[in-house]
Amino acid sequence: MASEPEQREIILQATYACIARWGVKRTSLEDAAREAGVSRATLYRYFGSREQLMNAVVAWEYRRFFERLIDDVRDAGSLAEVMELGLQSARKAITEHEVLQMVLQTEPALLEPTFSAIGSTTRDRVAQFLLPYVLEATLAPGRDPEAVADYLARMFLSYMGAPGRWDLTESDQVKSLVEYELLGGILAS
Amino acid sequence: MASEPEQREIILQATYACIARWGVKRTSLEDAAREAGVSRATLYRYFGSREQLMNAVVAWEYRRFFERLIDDVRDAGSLAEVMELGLQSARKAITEHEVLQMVLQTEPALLEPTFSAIGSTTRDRVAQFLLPYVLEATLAPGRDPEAVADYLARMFLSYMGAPGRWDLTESDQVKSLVEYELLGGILAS
Amino acid sequence: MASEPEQREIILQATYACIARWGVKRTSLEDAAREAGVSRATLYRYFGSREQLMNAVVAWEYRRFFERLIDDVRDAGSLAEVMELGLQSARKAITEHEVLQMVLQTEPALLEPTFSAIGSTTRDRVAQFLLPYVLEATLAPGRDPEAVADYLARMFLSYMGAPGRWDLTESDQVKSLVEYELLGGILAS
Amino acid sequence: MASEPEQREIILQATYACIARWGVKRTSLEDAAREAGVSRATLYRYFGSREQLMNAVVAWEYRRFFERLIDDVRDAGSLAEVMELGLQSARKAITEHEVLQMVLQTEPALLEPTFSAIGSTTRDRVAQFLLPYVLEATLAPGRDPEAVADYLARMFLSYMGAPGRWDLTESDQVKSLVEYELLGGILAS
DNA sequence: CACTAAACGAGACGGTACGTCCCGTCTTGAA
DNA sequence: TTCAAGACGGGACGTACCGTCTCGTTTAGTG
Repeated sequence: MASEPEQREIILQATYACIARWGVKRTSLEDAAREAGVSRATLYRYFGSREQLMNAVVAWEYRRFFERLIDDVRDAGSLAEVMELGLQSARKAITEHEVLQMVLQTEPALLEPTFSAIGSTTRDRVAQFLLPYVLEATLAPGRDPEAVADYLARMFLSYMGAPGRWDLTESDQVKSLVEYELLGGILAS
Repeated sequence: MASEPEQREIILQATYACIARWGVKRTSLEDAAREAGVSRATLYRYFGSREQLMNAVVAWEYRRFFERLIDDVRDAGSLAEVMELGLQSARKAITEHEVLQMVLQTEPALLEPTFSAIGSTTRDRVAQFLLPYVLEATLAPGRDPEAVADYLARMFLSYMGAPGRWDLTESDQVKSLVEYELLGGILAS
Repeated sequence: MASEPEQREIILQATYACIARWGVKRTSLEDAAREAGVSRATLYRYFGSREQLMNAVVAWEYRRFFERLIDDVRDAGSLAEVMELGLQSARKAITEHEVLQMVLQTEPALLEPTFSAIGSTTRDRVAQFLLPYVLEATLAPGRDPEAVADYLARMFLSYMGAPGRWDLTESDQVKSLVEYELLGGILAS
Repeated sequence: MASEPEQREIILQATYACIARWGVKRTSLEDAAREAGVSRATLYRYFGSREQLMNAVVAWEYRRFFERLIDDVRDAGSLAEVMELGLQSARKAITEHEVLQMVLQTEPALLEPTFSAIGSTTRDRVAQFLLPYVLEATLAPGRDPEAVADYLARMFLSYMGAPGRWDLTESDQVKSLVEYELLGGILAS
């Protein structure tokens, strides 16, 4: 028998797999329970309701997404490098991410709070993460580091979610985007 | 008896009212039909399914939102003015909007695709709307008008959804935000 | 589509069949619904709850039992004959009755209120039914017809449910039982 | 810690108390266990299943009922006196008996096998108990003692369960009932 | 007095069924 | 013909228990 936290993990993974296959609305608790090798009652014992389970899955995946993202930019030595590595990594994750692909097609609503700027917490966290790099960089005169971090966070999330005309799998394009569009006018020339 | 397009309108309004009161998930077709003074079967004749009805309501409200927004910036004479009026109007609409308030509290997910940059169509439309103003403005040398419009659309949507440190009900702050943060470095000095 | 009263009948019959096969406790609403070719929701629409359905089935079968019983004693010309025919018919019905057999083995409790004297209504009804025959008979002096009818009802139900030493399939024994044990001392000699 | 037989007793009493309060169906093993100050597992260790526990409670109460009944007729000196004391005692017990009252209202089915004549064992036991008194009495000519005992047992159970027009709390009425209705024609005049 | 074995409390779990809600389909009858 | 009214099948949700099982603890009884 798995320990309690492991059980939670197992259920989250299983539910996540179901969502990846069938979308959120089409995933019944019966499905998730079967996938987890667990009874439906246990889902309720751990998560209380369908909605809370789904929220937990999203929160869990959200956390994993950013943990991997942070991991991928660990080696960055400069603000520009953080932005470049981050955009590439995030975009790649989104593109390859089976669940995100499925969810974005069938129910974009559910996962977007994560990446959109409406829920300001994510933007704040990104800005906080960027702040040390901003402080280390040489800003153009009159630039407030916190404002810059906030601005960069907004841009990061915007391009991460929807690159638009840019192909973020191409290092050159990422470099150009970051250098000219995002940091242009921010760093001291 | 109302004509067919009127019937659609009545149903959309009624459903919208229900959503405002109880949120999307807690609004049953029974509720919407009762509110519209219409039988449940009629909802199906007009919209096919619950999901399509909800989508129609969102699309309808989305359209109304941007129609009012465009109306509010009609008198703008410059790019800066468009951005300022637009941000103020949009933010005010969101703040005062009963449905948006309710929905953002209970199910932020559903209405966000509308305003977030992920669904790129909205950003594209905003960019297209801004383009003439951009072309009319005197850009800093080397700036591509389309890229600028895209950039401004991203920023517009980002700040509209989450102003962050700015209070967009204050004209001065909006002016500062637009002048220094959004257009700074873009317009020819 | 069956009319409403027919639907009730169909459901009652189906549930009755399930009870005959598996007993009351082991008959789920799912079973009954399937047997009736009806959805589980419809059971609730007609009967409200499992308990009410079961009660309805018992009441329905109870009614049928006594209707047949009354039918079988239609030709009786005297009090003695009513008792004889009734005891034989009732006992035969109980013996052959598939549901009663099953239920009496697995859950005697449920059907006994019907036949036991505790729920006095049944006894009263039997007594009322017997009263005309009693009035027509020549009672021993000092006998109150109503008291006699009540007494005979008690005995009828007692022997019907548990003949004890008597074999009620044998006309001779029934005759003896009625003549000597039940009516002895009651009719004028 | 209570000894094993005491534990059984405690559990039976506790379950009995729950049944008295809430009826059989509405008494969960959780309730009974809590009332007994015992864990649910212990109920299973002692009784195996819910059904067996309930049966045990009924059997236990059944036994207590008749033990008290026999005790109450200990001083009877004649057949008539046995019947009189017995009917009064039994009726009083049933009337005052909290559990019986509750159960008879909510689930008459469960306790009736005990008192009805269908389960012939009870009738047999009563008849066996009455037999010595019958043998001691002076029967009308041609009366078989065993048949008389059986007949009296039937009547006893019938009136005990449902007195009908008689008020068994009145000694006079009991006397009349026994003398004229039950023993009339049986004893030698 | 320490030690072991049985009894017990606590509670997680799978499973079954209940009662409810609501969707999407269909029929009927009235305007 | 269109629509309101509403019955129906189907499916899922959330809840309640049951019966099983496994821990850890307490209590007896024994060496």
